[in-house]
Amino acid sequence: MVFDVVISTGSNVPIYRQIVDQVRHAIASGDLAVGDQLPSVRVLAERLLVNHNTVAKAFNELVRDGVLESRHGLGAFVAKRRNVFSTAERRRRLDAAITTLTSEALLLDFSHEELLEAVAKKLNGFPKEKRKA
Amino acid sequence: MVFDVVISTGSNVPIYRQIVDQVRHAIASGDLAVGDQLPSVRVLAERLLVNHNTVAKAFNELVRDGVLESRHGLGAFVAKRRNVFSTAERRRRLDAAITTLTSEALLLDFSHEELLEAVAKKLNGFPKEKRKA
Amino acid sequence: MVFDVVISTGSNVPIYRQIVDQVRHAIASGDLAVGDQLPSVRVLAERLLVNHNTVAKAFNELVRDGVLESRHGLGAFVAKRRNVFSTAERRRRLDAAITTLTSEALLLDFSHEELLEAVAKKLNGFPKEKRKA
Amino acid sequence: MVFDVVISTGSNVPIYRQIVDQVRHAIASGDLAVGDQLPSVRVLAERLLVNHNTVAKAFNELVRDGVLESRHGLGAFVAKRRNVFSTAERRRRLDAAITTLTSEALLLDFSHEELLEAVAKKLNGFPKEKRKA
DNA sequence: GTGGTCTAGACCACG
DNA sequence: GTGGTCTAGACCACG
Repeated sequence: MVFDVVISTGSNVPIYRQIVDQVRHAIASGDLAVGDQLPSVRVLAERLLVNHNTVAKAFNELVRDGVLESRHGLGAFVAKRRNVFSTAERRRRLDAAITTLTSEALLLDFSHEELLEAVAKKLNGFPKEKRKA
Repeated sequence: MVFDVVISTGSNVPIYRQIVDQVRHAIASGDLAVGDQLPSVRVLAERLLVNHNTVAKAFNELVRDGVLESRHGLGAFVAKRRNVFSTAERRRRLDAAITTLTSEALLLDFSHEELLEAVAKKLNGFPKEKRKA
Repeated sequence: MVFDVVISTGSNVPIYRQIVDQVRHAIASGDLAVGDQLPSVRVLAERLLVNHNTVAKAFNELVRDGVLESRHGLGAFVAKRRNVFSTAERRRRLDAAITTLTSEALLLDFSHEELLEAVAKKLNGFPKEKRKA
Repeated sequence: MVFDVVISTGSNVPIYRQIVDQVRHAIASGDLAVGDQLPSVRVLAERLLVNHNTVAKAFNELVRDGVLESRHGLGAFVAKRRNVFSTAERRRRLDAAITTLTSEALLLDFSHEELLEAVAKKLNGFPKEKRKA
């Protein structure tokens, strides 16, 4: 099983957000493919030593964003990719995410070049995107 | 005075955080030099139309992190530069932030090129870092 | 105050969903305008005799859908209208909502004509939409 | 046999609910007449590739609501038509459902005309109701 | 005082 | 066994 979630309780990033981020990463990187089943809410909660509601909150957000599909009584699955957001909203979200990153990077004293290089390097670890209409 | 803070209330980023970030930026970019005096908490609060507790919270964090020095009865001044994080820790934090961004971008269906371009564009809006570490 | 929420505990519709629906209705009908402040999560929870988490869940969904904006320490406000979803997603959501309605209506033994008439009549109670690009 | 059930597993609507709805539709539209026999739970379950408990649950609800009659050792049959809800109650339920739909549609930025058209189009996909009440 | 997160634990709906 | 909802109650972050 390539899919693995690691929680850092010391972090100021909420647990449910860490879960969301890691599921998204697993999908973006190809570790989880369309149709793959995720561990059940209760099972993952037990594994991470967190409350099941916290996992449920994370899964819920992923379902609402069209990343996962949950089938009652069966579990949660990686959803078929679809375009949920408008072009403007996608831009808005990308911009917000970039702002978060650049602030962090500059506060950590990385130069523009170092940051760009690190992003490019990270992207090489991901499969090239096949864009859909 | 080159030092200028701009607050966005619509943002998800807490106001005090925005102030902290911008002071650090001003120092990193050289707009504020070691020994420079900052506006007082009250003055800055008035200028930004925010609660003075919010400004105080930002200044407190900056003093705690050794970025500013508060001299009793005189105000706050830019402190001599220190390095807070180890190289490894800086790398680790940068990597986590980049992972979150790239996953988000790819799930939003942006290509590698579009993402890099958007990051570069965002960086152009910031002052070039003059490293002193 | 035109804004009023009424909860039916006997219903099979979850409480948080009833809250979501009624806030959306209040906005769509013009009872709540852009920038209006909503009752606080705790206050509304007390008024409705439900747990504050239930109200928070409803508000959260509304924020995620771009209907409300919450400002930390201040409260929740009706957000400026923006196009969050792609055309395909809007269609998907409309279709799902219509399917729900038509099933209900036909099971209740209303004819096609009666249903269309009732929808048209309801729309007359709403302000005519000013479409934005 | 005109009676046919189609299940959509991707839908949010529970499978048992889909079965219930479609049986009621078949009766309302005249595809199934009073006294007609339905396929057995096991047979229908096999045909739909669903758990037989799911079909049983649907049939149970239909029997409970007086839509079907179960004759021991023989199977399930379409019962003589009864009216379950008062006119006022039917109106109340329809109105609630319409309010939810119209709010959703308007917040999704559909015009009155687009909504009415979409509802009409959806209805055309259904058999015309032959009222017997 | 405001919203955000989390836990512990319960009960329901579905298959 | 699976996810969904809800409560009671706690503690934190923000202004």
